[in-house]
Amino acid sequence: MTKGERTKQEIVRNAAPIFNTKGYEGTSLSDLMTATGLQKGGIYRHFASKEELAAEAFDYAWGKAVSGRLDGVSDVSNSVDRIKKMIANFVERRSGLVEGGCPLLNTAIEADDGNALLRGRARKALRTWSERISALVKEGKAKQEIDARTDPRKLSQLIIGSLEGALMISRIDANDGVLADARTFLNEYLEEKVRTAKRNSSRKRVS
Amino acid sequence: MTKGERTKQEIVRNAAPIFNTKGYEGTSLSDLMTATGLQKGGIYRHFASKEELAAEAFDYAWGKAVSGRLDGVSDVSNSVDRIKKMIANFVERRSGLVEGGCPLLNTAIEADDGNALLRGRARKALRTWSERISALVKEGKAKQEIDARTDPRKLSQLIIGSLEGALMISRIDANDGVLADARTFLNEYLEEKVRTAKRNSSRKRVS
DNA sequence: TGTTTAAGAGACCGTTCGGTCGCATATATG
DNA sequence: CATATATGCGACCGAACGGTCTCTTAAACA
Repeated sequence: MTKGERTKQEIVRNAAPIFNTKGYEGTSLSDLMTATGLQKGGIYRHFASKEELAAEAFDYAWGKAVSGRLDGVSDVSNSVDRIKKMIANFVERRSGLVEGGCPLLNTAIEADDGNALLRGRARKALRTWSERISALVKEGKAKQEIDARTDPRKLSQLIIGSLEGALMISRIDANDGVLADARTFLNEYLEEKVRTAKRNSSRKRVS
Repeated sequence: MTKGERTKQEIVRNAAPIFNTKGYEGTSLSDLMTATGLQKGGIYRHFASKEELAAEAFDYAWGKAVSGRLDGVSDVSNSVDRIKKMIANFVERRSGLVEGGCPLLNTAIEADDGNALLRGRARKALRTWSERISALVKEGKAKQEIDARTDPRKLSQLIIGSLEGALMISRIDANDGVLADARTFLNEYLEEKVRTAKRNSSRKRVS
């Protein structure tokens, strides 16, 4: 790997927490110069614009978030337990994720009107995450660990929505309990409505 | 009401959708000049800073959001149905709310690090909303319409979190279904776990 | 090791930023 | 109606913004 490639990576690594904390608009070139220890020329040699750097920083931050949330998931055999593990990872978020909170939440809110490039990244991130959970659900259905009536898309959106919503609350309320409560609640839902029943299979389902 | 007071109100009315759409950092004085039809001097006569105006604009936008969500709620007698009505108002959000989506969501995400004034407003907004729902729950418990084991705080956070999370998804995915699904899901939860049972009262509850 | 190319510094650019202030005028008050 | 005060305009301010470009130096390569 050439020197330039290494530098570029370093810039992204150092810029990511700044963008994720202060937002795209709230981050200035001089912030980035401080964070990277480079002058403007050094940064702009590797990126065409602040926007392009922000997009790469988002990808980096999102990649870390996703890998943190999937950490250890494949070690669990049962599909429902896999989903529960993923939820636990999200809530405990111990794994080294980029400072500033969930990049998807941050970027989605700031970029939903304006900044098409970042909005596109956020949209794609949401889709891949949703599809990842959906894939878990489909596997579970195939293995008959998950009730056949479960809608993969709806379930994944319920999980993502509940977790991100709880995260938003915890961000202003400095309240960690709400994330733990969201987890408890989702786990209960998974046990009652998603996991294949041992004996009786005549339970009410979501529409 | 004096001319100046009227003007001040008009500035807030016109500034609110700009701040709510573009965010605090993303909104410039010249945006506000265009929106209000005034020059800088005309705006700064009534507000000490952009931040102060943003705070008042938030209060205005939040007030409209709250009144929209409570619209018609008191016409419903049963407490559970009141909560369901509030959820319906949120999801259908037909009532004239300020452009740019939920002010709480927008402001909470942008102001959670930095801008203490706006963060304070967002925190207070969340608390009052949460307490409003909690009050509904407590009333319901007193009237024995809501199961005695229901935790008002946890339920209100579940509702707020699910709705705001779904809203976030719908904002980038241009997908209205997710809000409708969140509503369906919350309604089901209210019927199964919150509403007082007609006859039997031995149901499993959340921790 | 000599030469070519890649990389970074930093002065510089025009623009826009949030904010100030003196002045003219509109409004309120006796 | 006269006067005092409240209101809005717009030129002006210094700072910071994102971005460019030339020049020197460091790395890569033969």
